[in-house]
Amino acid sequence: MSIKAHSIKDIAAKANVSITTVSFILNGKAVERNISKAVIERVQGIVDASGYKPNQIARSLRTGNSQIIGLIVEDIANPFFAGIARLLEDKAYKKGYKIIYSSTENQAEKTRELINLFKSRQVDAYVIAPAQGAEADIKKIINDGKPVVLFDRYLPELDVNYVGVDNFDASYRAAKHFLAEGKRNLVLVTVDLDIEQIKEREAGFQTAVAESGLKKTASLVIKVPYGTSREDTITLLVDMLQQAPQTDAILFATNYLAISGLLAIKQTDKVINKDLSVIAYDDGDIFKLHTPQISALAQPLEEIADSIIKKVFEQLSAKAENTIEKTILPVKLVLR
Amino acid sequence: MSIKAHSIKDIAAKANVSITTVSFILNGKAVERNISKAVIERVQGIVDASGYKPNQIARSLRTGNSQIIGLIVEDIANPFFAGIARLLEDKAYKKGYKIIYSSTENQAEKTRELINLFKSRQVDAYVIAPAQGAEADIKKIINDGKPVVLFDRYLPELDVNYVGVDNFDASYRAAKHFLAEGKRNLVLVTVDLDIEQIKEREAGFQTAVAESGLKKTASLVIKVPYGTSREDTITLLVDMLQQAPQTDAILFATNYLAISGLLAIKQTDKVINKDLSVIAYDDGDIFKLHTPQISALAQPLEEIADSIIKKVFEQLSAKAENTIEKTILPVKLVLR
DNA sequence: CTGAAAGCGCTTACAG
DNA sequence: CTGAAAGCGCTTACAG
Repeated sequence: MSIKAHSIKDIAAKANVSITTVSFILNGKAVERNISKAVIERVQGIVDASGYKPNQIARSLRTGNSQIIGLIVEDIANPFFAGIARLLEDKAYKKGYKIIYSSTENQAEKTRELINLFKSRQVDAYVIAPAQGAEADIKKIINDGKPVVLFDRYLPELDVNYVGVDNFDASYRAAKHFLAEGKRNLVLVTVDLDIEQIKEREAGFQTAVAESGLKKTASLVIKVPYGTSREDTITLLVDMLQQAPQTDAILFATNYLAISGLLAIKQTDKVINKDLSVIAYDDGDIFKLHTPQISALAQPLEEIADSIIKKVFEQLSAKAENTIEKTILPVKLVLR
Repeated sequence: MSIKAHSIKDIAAKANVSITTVSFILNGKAVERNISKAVIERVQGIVDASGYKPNQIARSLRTGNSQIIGLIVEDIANPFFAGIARLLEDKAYKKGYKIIYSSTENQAEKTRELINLFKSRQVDAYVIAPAQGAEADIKKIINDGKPVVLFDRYLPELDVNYVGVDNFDASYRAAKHFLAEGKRNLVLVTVDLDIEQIKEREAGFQTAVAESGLKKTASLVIKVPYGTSREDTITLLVDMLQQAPQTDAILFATNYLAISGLLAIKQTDKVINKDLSVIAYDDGDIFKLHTPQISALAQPLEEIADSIIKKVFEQLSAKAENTIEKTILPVKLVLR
């Protein structure tokens, strides 16, 4: 039966030393403090035997840092964010950090709340896929001196670390690919959100079309209102396909739009790869398994997570000035 | 410009009252403490104007609870766990709780570590999809008196709250369905993990087959070793299909096996719904989008999350005795 | 080589 | 109606 020890005091009492000594040993400062080998071993032995773990809360209160990174995304159940969450978790864990997460549902109000909540929890760093309108709140935490890394969503007016992908280029290449295939009636199915990411996805598409010299009318941009249910989206897209039967290529600007879109196409007599080329943003098993397989613009999850965590720890260790940096990673066009 | 206030002391000073008074007002105990209306309003005004938020860490240290629920799963990026995580987050948030998560990769060792880490962070409750071998560690936190709810994975030797689904019944019904379709060469593709959940999935299948009076040899159970890569799994399943060409129905015991399995079937000349019926555990868009659509055994995510959170808060409010309860929810067989 | 003591920011039993 | 003070479990500057 091991001796229960609930606090550093118990350990100190058992070892007949002060809590100061125990604390130094626990924090690996025994050598620098010239604590005798005998004492170190005695204390360490008691700590091991008792299974004592320092109370992180007390430590946090004293030191001001929590070893926790706050992660704020739109929806943790979204495969993109879930994937990032997992990778961040792994990488943070290796450095002794844990992750606390929350979903904003793309609401600035909720984002503000979460930031405040995280602040009161003394998180050491923030990783945020921000909703529009959260600029002021994010500015505040930056001013607090805490590391902040934004990702996925770009907020142009904020001078802060950002990790994202080159959406313009991705859409541009997708559209170019359609054109090279000989397609002439391209459609972009996108969402009506006024966020940089989405705007760039449209701009890249439009630019490629413009460069091709196609008449404007030959290309079409459908903006599905944010929050439209899956059924309504499908109805809307089926209608579109019927009204524009000449459509021969579709780029879906988001993953969930692609899923609705594929379900919509199933309801028509259009055959993918025969009547219609399709490319979807954000790759997943779902596109690999689809018959036929669907080409996709794959965000480099691993690289994104790497860049985020690298930035976070750079800032946490605060070596040199905190150089603000925008990292733009390339999207991979996976043709199938 | 609002007045910055970093601690309760600042507020107290500004309002010319003691921190005691501020604390009571902040915690809604003003009335019960008979604090004058004038003071309440003055303090509240200052709090609002300054944007002051109490330091949760200090509060935790003092009160012993953190308003944090620890979530331990195999892999937060797995859609099932990500979905549960999201639902738990929502429900917990409404009660002022946040979630901290970690992935175990199904290792008991990692589970132990995480439990200790969470303990040192003073989480108020644990929600765990446990790895085999974590029994002793889970027993410890139960003895600490913290609410613990296990889900997904069942640990028979532990007398603890559990929320899961009726895996036996689900497999049983799936196999019965195959038999009712006239299928006579059923295969179960499962994983070689020695966990209750998986064992039940096999038992339900075998029982249905046995009841049908089919010769044993007519049914086949393939156990893919845990951790086999997707490619190797596919190879293995393609081989199986070639060696047992009479196979006319396959039940996949996990989501990822189904995905590998569907990819494997694509490599053969078998046509689903013509040569072969397929049912997969854990529904998802991926099966709805597949051509043809794949029938699935859908876990009731929402109900699972509901049951978990209900149990957690029941125990947190500790009304009555902590009645240990096993909740077994039915799986829905979605035929397509 | 080691320890007493202050202090992180709260909550709350006690006193008036 | 309100406040002084103890204490949650640590870390660390200071002293010897």
